[in-house]
Amino acid sequence: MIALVDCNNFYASCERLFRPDLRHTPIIVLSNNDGCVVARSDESKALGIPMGVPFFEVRELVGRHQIEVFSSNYTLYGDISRRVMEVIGERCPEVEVYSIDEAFVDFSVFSGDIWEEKAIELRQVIWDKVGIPVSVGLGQTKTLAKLANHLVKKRKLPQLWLGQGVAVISTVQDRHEALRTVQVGDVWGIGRASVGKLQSEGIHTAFDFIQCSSQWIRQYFTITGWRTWRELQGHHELPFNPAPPIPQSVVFSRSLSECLWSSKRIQQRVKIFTQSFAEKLRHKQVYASQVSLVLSGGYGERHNLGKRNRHLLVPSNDTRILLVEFEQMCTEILSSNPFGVHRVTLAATELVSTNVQQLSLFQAPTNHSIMQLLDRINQKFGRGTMRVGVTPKEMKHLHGRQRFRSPRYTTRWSELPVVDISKRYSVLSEK
DNA sequence: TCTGGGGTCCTAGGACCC
DNA sequence: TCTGGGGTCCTAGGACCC
Repeated sequence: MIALVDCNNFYASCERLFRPDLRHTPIIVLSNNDGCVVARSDESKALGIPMGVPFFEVRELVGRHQIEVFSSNYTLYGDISRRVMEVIGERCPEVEVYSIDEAFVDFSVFSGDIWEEKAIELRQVIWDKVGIPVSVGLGQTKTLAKLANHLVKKRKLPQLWLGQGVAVISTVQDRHEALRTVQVGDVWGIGRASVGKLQSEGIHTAFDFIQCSSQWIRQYFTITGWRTWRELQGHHELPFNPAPPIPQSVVFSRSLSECLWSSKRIQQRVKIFTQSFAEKLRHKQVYASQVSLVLSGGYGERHNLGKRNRHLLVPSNDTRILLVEFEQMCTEILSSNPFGVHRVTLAATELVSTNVQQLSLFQAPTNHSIMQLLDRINQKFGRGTMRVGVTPKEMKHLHGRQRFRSPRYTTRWSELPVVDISKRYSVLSEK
């Protein structure tokens, strides 16, 4: 049995954590540069704010309903996520953190008669200790656990609920009923492209989907579609992976708030981004063997694009080494075909763990203590306190537009919330 | 005026090898 | 008239996810 613990409207809930006055106020959270809506509270959903819509398109609606707007505050969300996962980990031995707001939990470590009790308790304790509301879905496979969670969130099939926020699909009858209730496009792993294909064949619900033959599924979908089909029938096809291997790639990508034409300014941005990118590699404890830079201009299909790759003889995450590589790549791209740059993407592939480093025969090992020191200083005194080759003013460009960012309540001493207890105190002292 | 950022896996087709 | 058979590796693009 697998449980999926999923935080409800995670970013919006994080913003509410330190603003209890907003508990019933509609909230939206915006993407980088305050571009799109990436999270909505229930109230905002009810007001008809779609997911992923450009902010300017709903600005009028936001004003009319006095929706509270936040720029994304990943420092805060990352820390709250860590707390949620920690609480789950304290109570369940096998946890696979799937995303910032979701975790799969192996419930087969508990005996069958306490699954329900455990799920309800888990939900309650996350609320008590962290203050984030979650939904828990239980099923025999990851895909069924997802499905159960979906039922809770969409308020469908209350007969499968156990208290608010927990649903269990355990018997065959439960499963069939759940599959009949859910549209095939709402199944985890079946996206927009497949829905059209399925509907033209008269397949609308998840139950219709599992009625198809194995051959037919294999013929019209890739192996991933077939696995979903199997999972919905209770066969494990997606392994439970509590300790995920090192990632395949690490990407750092930013849209610029304005289109840049000057080579000097583009180089500057690349320099700034390289430092954050290298920091990200170190944080993930990997060295890159291959790095690439993509500069793109404009939106839509017909935008210019320049790409360069570099293979590193000795895999690295050292800012100084990466700066040289990215500066060279940037110069090459810009010299071949200059165009207005609207987006910069840095990527690393062929990653190796920092636990092992393959050295070149003729090169001395890198001195890591300097980078460690750099990271410690920047962590303590704020990002960009110590930099390579750019001024503090330039470094500020990094975050683009963030007009509505909340304080980093839990990770910056200077932004700790202040609680005024003077009134309470005076009452006590009078007594 | 204004449109995010970060991932995974799979497949087809080309280049190349013996 | 008639032109093999079996591989590997790489890349781009599609599909999907949060």
